[in-house]
Amino acid sequence: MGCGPPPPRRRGHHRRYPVHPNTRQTAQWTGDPVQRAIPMSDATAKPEKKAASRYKDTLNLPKTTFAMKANLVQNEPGSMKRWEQMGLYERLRRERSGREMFVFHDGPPYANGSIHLGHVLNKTLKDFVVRSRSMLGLDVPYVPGWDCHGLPIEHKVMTGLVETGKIKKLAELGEDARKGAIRRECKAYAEKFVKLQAGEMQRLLTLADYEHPYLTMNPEFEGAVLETLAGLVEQGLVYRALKPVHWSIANETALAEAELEYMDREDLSVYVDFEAADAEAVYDAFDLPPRVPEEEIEEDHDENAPPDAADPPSRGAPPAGVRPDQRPSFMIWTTTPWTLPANLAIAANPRFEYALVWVDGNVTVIASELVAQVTKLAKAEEVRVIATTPGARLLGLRYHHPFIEKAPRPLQDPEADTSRCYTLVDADYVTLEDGTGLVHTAPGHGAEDFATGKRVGLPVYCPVLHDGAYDSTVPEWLRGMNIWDANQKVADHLRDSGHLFSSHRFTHSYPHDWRSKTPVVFRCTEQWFVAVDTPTRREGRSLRQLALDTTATDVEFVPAWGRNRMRGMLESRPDWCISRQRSWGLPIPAFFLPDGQCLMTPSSVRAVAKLVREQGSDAWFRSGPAELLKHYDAEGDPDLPPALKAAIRGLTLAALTKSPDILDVWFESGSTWNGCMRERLGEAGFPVELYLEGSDQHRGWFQSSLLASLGAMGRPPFKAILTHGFMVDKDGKKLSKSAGHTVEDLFKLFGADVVRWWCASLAYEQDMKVDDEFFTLAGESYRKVRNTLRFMLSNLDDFDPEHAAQVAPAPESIDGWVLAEFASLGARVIAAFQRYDFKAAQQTIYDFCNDTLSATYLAAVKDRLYCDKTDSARRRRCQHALWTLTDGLCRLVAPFLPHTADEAWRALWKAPADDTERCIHTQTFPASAGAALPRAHEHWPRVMLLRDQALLAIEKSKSDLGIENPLDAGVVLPNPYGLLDAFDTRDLADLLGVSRAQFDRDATEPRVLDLRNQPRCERSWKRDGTVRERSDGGLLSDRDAEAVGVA
RNA sequence: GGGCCUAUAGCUCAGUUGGCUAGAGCGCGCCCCUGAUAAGGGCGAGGUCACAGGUUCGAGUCCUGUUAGGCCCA
Repeated sequence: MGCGPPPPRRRGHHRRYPVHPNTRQTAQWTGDPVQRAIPMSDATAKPEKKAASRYKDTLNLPKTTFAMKANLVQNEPGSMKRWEQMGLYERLRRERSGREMFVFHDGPPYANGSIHLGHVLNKTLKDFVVRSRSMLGLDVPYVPGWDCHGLPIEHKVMTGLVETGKIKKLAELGEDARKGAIRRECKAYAEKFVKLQAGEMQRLLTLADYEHPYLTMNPEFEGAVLETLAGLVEQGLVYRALKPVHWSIANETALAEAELEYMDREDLSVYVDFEAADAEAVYDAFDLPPRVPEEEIEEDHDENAPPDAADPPSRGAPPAGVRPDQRPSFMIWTTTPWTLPANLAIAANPRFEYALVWVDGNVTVIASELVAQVTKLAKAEEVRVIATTPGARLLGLRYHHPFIEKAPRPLQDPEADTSRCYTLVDADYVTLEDGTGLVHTAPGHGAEDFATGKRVGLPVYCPVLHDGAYDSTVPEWLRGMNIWDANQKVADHLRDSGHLFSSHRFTHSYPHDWRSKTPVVFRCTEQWFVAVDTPTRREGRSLRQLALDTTATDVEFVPAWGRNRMRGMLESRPDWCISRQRSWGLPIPAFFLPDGQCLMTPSSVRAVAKLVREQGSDAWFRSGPAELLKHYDAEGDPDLPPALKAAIRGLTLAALTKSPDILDVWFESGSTWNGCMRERLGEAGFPVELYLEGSDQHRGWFQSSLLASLGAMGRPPFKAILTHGFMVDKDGKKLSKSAGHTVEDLFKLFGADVVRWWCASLAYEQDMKVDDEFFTLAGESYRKVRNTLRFMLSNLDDFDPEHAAQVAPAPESIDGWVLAEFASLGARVIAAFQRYDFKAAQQTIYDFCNDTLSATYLAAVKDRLYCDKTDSARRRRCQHALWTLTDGLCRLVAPFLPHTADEAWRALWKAPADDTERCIHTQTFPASAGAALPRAHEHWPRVMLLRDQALLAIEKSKSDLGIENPLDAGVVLPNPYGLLDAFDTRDLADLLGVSRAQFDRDATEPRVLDLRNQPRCERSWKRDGTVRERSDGGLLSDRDAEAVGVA
């Protein structure tokens, strides 16, 4: 102790020896004469801060216009404006014209409301695709689109019309005029939101042809959709059939789910016994032993009689296990007795247990679990379960309808096959919550019933007309009666005939028409379908088969499980119902003859499509059939059946009736490959390289597009499908609509580049957690990259790449190392972009900025950048590397950070604010990635490993030696066999942040040397062994003396 | 209820075809720098890989089930 005064300490903890006794040996800087020449007291004392500033003006300190604070919210609009002024999208198209194309296609969002976080993610991912493929030098035309037709808009508009009272005026108009007026409102509404959303998407800094978007309500698009439909008609895939829909009797219209309001309603709840057709078959199903004929009993009663046979079952319940002698029934429950005339089956759940029950003299079948509940409700007195059996045993049993003898046939289909009517069928939707476990099934009056009917082969029987009255196929006492009146009538009839087990009035929630507030019914109506199991005329495979075949092999799925998911859905999907009973959409261009025959052939559809291209679909509501079919030549239509041709020949076209239906909007969006891509790019636009949407579109857009394209073209419209998951909150729960910020807020709080940077960090194939905090974190990570760029830019202020001599850095130099690292980075980032792995690309870039640059390279070269003579060769070589890094980094982050990348790149080139030439987005990824990679010395990995060890040793020396500042240390590095002889120890010292490094062939691990007893350069603060007093009186190292120009 | 998917440090995520003493960033703790400064750097602590079985010499990784969550259906 006591060798000189202790150096000043800023913190009051224990001070050790300047040179620890135990490490005295390692602290020797052998062969350095300066060591003992300088008094210890001077060397170990902390230099005066102010004294150091004597040379500050002689340093090359960082300087740049690229601000540390991004101010994205203020500055991004400036970039947008500049890109607009330079016509960036158009310019890219011009410059890339003739290059290989990447045909990418935008799935249309719905033109309603502001964009939300889901849109942000979707549009940002798409923009990453557009910009990264563009940076790969490809021609990437990209047309944004909007889904403009459809119910949500019409619903909003109608609500508005009701609120303003305009609806009354409209009601006075004729059908076509009324629809025309509604459509005008809808169009204005859609236009408004297209504009709003387009603005928001542009604010997100996405690059697309916003000047020429595709809108599904544009006439050319509409024409193309009808042409797609014509293609399906041509393949024989479009047919008309019955389907149950929610029907408003008051307004005589079909309603969508969104147009229903659930309100309480009082109804009659009835429990009805349907007699079994074959009593013995029922008892067999319950494994009751056959009744022994009476004669046999007399002859042989001792052996064959059941144990309880002595107790005659004629009155009261039969004993358990004994076959009753009356006919059993199946008990059903319904709250809509008016649908009973349309009953065609009873559904049972094969997995439930059913009981044969004796109830006050009758024998009936009820699900075991519900016996008590049902009989109690009816106040039954005597209840006894005779036997039970699994539901599966009941399937196929037949019954008699309580008031219809022969299964009816629908008016529209007098030839219907009724052979499967009035039997028990299986249905897994049968529950034990209400009723009897046996479900009254009327395929014409319920969605599930309809599906069951389809499955088991029942006719679609709906004896209710559009005005809510029964048609002529029901029993006479019901004909023409309004169904609401029929409820009581049917119940009375059942009571009179002894089929009514019980009934009571009760209140339940029931769907009502949102406008008339009247209860709706399920009613089968004629709809248009695309058949998925009908062979196409082109090649004989059905759409389902084609879709399954093509998704098995021809389409790539990202992530891969999308394939399974989509194929699973294709396997089970029903025929596609493509008609809707609305105003706001594309008409289904069918015409009806007075006798009910329907005209819709490929060429009639194409004729209407041509007219729609000329006049828009409004023409359908404005013009008569003759005008609409003016491009149609019935005589020359090879697909028109002769009978139809003959019929048309006998009439004027004006005698036809227009179909009132419009197309499902999914058919329109399912035709964007035609309406947008083929329309704009011709055959080059088909098939599309990639469709990219949320994973819900496996059932939606991906599937509608696939089926439409397979039908019309025989090929899928896409080569690959990329799906992303959904946003959930930070606990992984579904995101509620009210929670979190609006997109507008995000732009205001964080700026688009930060929001995009966050998107880039997401594992999009899964569900993604969102929280305000995550944007803040993304902002911090963004700042890291920004600051890295800023530091490099600030050291390039005096560098002119066009006049600096180009010298390739030596492989063993630190510049050689970093450029090789950068080349490897570029290759990895580009590969990640190519496989749409944005997260990996972002992570790789971020780590590079953090580790390779900020912590390693930039920390190491700071000294030479600041202290070397401004135009020294070493400094210029370093600046060359910095230029390459800055330029390249700008390019690599350009897809993620359009604003920041451009801002930095323009700063690199010192582009004036009004310059509209210089723009990173017209550039490509760094060439070094594709070209021959610069090679670093093969022993760099060994050096970096040594660095890690050395840093640990330096850390350890803080406690062992009391060395706080690494510049007070030197390091001895092991150099076995002289492997590292080629390396410059000054580079290595800089890499370690120490004043000096030297090799030792015999060392096995890095050793730290205490240099605090050596003089410190007043300019560079290094103790490099060359520091001495110079002619100006300052203590300077050789390098610094030269830089300052003193001897 | 069915199909597809997810579950790894406090948080966000890596962990290739089973072979690791399970990694990174952020955050946290200690420290350095004050010539990137509303910046930069070093070191460190922190995990029974959702749970329970199974296959294997060996499982975060494969299989089965359970729990929690998401999308699409019913």
